[in-house]
Amino acid sequence: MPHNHAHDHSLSLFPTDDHDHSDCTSNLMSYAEQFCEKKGLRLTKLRRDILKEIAASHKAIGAYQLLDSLAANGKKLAPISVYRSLDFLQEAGLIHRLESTNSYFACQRNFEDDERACTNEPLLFLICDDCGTIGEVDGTAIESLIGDVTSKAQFAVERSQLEIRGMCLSCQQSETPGASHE
Amino acid sequence: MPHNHAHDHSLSLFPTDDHDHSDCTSNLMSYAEQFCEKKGLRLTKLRRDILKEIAASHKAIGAYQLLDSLAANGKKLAPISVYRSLDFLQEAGLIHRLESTNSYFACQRNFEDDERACTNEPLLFLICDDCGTIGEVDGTAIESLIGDVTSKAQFAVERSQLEIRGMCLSCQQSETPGASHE
DNA sequence: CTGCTATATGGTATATTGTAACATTATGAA
DNA sequence: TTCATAATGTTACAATATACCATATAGCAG
Ligand SMILES: [Zn+2]
Ligand SMILES: [Zn+2]
Ligand SMILES: [Zn+2]
Ligand SMILES: [Zn+2]
Repeated sequence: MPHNHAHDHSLSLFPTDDHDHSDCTSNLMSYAEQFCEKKGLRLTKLRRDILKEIAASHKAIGAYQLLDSLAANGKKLAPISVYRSLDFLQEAGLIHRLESTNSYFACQRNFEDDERACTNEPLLFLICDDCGTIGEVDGTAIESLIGDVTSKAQFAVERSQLEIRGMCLSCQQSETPGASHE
Repeated sequence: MPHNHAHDHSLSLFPTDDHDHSDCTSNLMSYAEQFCEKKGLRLTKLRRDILKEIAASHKAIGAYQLLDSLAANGKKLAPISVYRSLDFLQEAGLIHRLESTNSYFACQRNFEDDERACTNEPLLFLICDDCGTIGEVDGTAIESLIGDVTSKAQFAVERSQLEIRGMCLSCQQSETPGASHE
């Protein structure tokens, strides 16, 4: 998972084909442990298992697809159980929900300052329509411009999640698109 | 419906409580007629009825809610019929779908140049969480900043629809929120 | 440790949103 | 008119998400 420090303003890059994804997952899982510990949140076995399953790629996964994956690993669950864990993980800012596709993916931003999380941050997602890979970008940069618009309209922003759809570099280059490059 | 001319770059304002909404609907309906005529699209009775129903407010309406409204007016339809009309209207750029709530609302931008429509425009919606009213803003202003981000990531943008949630001025002012002010 | 309380999970049924497949009807052009 | 295409009707079903109540577990008071 592309690691970006809490207080630099460099942009996260789109996950590349050749990055070491085991870093992404281990970083996220250890961050999740620390974060929940500090916040007094209970990262139970079920929640941990589900988070790990989601973090297995930078693609978004549907709730029922997740159910199937967990069932294949021996964990037969009812939909409600998965949705409850998804709710928990989402409120903790450890995963995000793609509203354009009703699916869930792991947060790609590890904050060094463990007080912070991706809960009320302005979110900006780049979603490859071809391979499904998602790049998560610090949205604070666009906050000011959106602020211009919303202040003109005297609109009090509560939450902004911007989902940009298009094609990632890898899929642009391979003219045999659809190939999984995670 | 707040009228903004095609080639000025002023921002549409959030619909106010006291605006004359009959203007919004009549503007939209006549624009829809002209636009479909020019494009060779067939604005059938069903599609017209559904568009009119959606345009009755600046709030988003769910497909099944729409079904119920039409049934109350004597038109009993199957879901698929509504969804097909919704697809048509959406592809024509006459309505938009809120991805965060699976609901539909009428486009608030009438283009004087009838060749244009809200199909591939960058879209920016301000959605009041309290009363549901939606303000539609020209998103081209933020395109450049998003362009900065996406070009850094070498990501080819296909479509951007930005849904900003918060509270409109009217709901901020009335401390008895939830009141319908459309 | 024991019992109490709050939180998490299980189990069953159901609500909500959206489509597939095929028949019928309406439209527009030859 | 006749034919081809597009639109709508009809029925069944898929995909996503939640309500409700029972059970289990974790953390704490005594
Ligand atoms: Zn990775
Ligand atoms: Zn891709
Ligand atoms: Zn209006
Ligand atoms: Zn409002």
